[in-house]
Amino acid sequence: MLRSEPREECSSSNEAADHGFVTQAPLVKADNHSYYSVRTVSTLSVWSLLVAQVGLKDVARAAGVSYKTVSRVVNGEALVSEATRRRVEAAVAELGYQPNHSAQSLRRGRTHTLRLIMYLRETHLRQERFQDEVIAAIIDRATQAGYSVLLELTRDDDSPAQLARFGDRRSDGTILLDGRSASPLVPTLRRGGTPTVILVNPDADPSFGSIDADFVGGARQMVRHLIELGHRRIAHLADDPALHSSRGRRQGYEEALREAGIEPEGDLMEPAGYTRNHGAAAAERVLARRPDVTAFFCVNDLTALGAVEYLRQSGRRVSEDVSVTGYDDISLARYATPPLTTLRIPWYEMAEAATSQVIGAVAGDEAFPARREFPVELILRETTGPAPGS
Amino acid sequence: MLRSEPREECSSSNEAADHGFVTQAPLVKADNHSYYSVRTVSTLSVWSLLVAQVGLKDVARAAGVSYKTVSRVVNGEALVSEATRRRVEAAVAELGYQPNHSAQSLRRGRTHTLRLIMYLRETHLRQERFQDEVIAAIIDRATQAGYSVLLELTRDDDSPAQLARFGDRRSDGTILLDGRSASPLVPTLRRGGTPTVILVNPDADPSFGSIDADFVGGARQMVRHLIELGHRRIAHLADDPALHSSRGRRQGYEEALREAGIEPEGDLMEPAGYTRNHGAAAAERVLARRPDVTAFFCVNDLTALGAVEYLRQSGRRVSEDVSVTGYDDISLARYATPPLTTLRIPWYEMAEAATSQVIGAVAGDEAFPARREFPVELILRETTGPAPGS
DNA sequence: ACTCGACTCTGCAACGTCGCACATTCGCTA
DNA sequence: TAGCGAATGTGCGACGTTGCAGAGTCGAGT
Repeated sequence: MLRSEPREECSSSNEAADHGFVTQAPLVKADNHSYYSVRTVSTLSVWSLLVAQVGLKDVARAAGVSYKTVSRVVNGEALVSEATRRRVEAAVAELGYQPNHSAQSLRRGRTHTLRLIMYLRETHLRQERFQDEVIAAIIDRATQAGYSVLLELTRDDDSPAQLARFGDRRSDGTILLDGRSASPLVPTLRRGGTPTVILVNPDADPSFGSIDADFVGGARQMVRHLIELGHRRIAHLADDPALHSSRGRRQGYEEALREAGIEPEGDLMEPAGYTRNHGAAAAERVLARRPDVTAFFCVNDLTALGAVEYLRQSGRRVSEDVSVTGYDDISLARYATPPLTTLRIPWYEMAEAATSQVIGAVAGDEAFPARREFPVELILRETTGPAPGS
Repeated sequence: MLRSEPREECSSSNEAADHGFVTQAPLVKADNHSYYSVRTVSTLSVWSLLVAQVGLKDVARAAGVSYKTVSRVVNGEALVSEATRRRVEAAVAELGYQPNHSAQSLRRGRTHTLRLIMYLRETHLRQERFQDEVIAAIIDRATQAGYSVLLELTRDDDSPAQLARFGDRRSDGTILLDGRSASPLVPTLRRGGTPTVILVNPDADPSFGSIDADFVGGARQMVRHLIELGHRRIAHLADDPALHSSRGRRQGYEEALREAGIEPEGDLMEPAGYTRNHGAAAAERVLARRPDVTAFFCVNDLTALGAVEYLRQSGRRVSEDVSVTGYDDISLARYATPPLTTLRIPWYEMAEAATSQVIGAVAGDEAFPARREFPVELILRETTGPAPGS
């Protein structure tokens, strides 16, 4: 079924002819191997080499001015007569001149590029959907400010060489999405010397800007909500405590309980993980030792959905018998049956703020590094209900 | 009726960004704890300028050799004595030298960067989740080959200037994910002169490599499946016919019907769109004029889920009374109730193949541009069943 | 002792751009 | 008409890197 049909030839030489430089030697990079013949015989083998880079000099020659004048025109500087400017602009358009980004960066010491580094626990992005929003926000904000975005992924098994790469000067600044409390990227980026803002990991490094969500407050809100519904024995399905956000959720959980005069119990807190299966298995373990539990406060939506799954399989009614809450408001949460009560984290806005902060820092903003925390929103759906018999 | 979540926009974020740590009005009645704005004092204001770039020359001075020798060591060239090499390496480590990417690119004429341009119909990435897989595949493959990835988004309202930017020489090659049959990026990229591979849009340009999925064959399989279940009046909820993939699905639908001796009927084909709401509304329109329909072949999973929702609300049983099929196998499809019968498109593999092709082309592979088509896999779940009374 | 080649290493030039100092032209005032 | 400043254009150099040509050193073969 997989068919592969090689295709040949195309018309790029025609196009070159349109611009009139096909026979002019100087424009073709002739190093010492001649591409002249290649060009005429032209299979497309050396495709990318055939279209020579048009430089300021070429435009200057075409317009009959010095190349510095062309530079002035393209950079919109003053001190060029209207007539000259028009002539130059015509030549630019005709030759399709585009400034060479590498040369500009080299000369100016700025790359006009931002780097987004995302830490992934999984091979794919699949599990942690909020990252879509983060990516979109950063690109939107960066584009708007004239920056490009370099996207990099990092995983636990990255080699030291790979890590070192993140510290290079390819970008003017970095947005790091990495909740690990001891991220190996931190020293690299600190050393790299370009401004960095870290998302949801405020303690990573004091020299980084930080954008965080109020995980503690969110958890507190949610657990209070459960308590108001009459729940007293609320289990917490937790994720890796090495993540700042996990610790925050746990803290908020305990705070809300204490606030209501309930002492947190160790055997109600269960390390789960972050997938559906993790959630289902953890719910099973908790219920095995504490059948009196009436609510599950889960560290994220997937574990919550897993818990829901286990509860239904084991013959319990979700919301009537046992309440379940998630965290993150991934799109699945809304469309699950029953729709999941959860907490929304304003990822888009947070990522946008992070980007703005980096851009500000590059421009020399005095306020860098700053730290901001965003509120988290309670989303009530149908997996929570009054505690049985209350 | 589709339940739509109230989702207040956090529009204050720009303002907040400008002023630093503005405490935002809580999105919900959050507990009113101050969102603290700890701010490290900024001696670090001109942060990015403080750490000077360490160059070959600096390393050379430290190691007592010429800078060319350092270059040799860094690039792992031969003809350097073991003693010198060690001395240089020590100096490199001590000074934290990192090659200047701009200078390398300028000199070598290669940026070692690939560009992924994604066309979006929505502001966010949210609706079209397969893009996660595409991004991950491209980054994985690119990283493995020593390339970085520049991620760009394009929308229908991009300005000509923005479009022109995509043709610059910042990257050695481009992967374009844009199903529009007349994408404005095509001329730009063709002119740009770097190798380009386009995903799921094989007719865009003959000079581009192409990776496609067998949309026709997938649709044919699915409709055959429905026919085998006894369905005869099968509606098609379609998306924008300007998209290559939409045309393919439609074609496969018609082919499978004709194959079975069923003449496609115009009023069974309904332009829907690509969201849940679109799907629900379209299903309603079709059933209003053709209550005899027993199956919906939907252009994608979201419209299918919308159709399911409408059918259930209107008192019909999905699978027993009416069958519904999706296309794409997004993660929602698996966890919906009932789980959706759909077609899986191997996005990861396709994106990986596209990346390999671009990388090959940059390296001068003779086989560029090539065209490949990937098969699509039928995923049977629980929204399809025998036609009523068959 | 001399040549020769292999092995090390050096220095210059150039990639495309932009900052700077300067050259030329022009219109206007003294 | 000379003088003078503004308007306009030129050319050099440097950013950090790599390709190239070649210089120096050393040991082995004549």
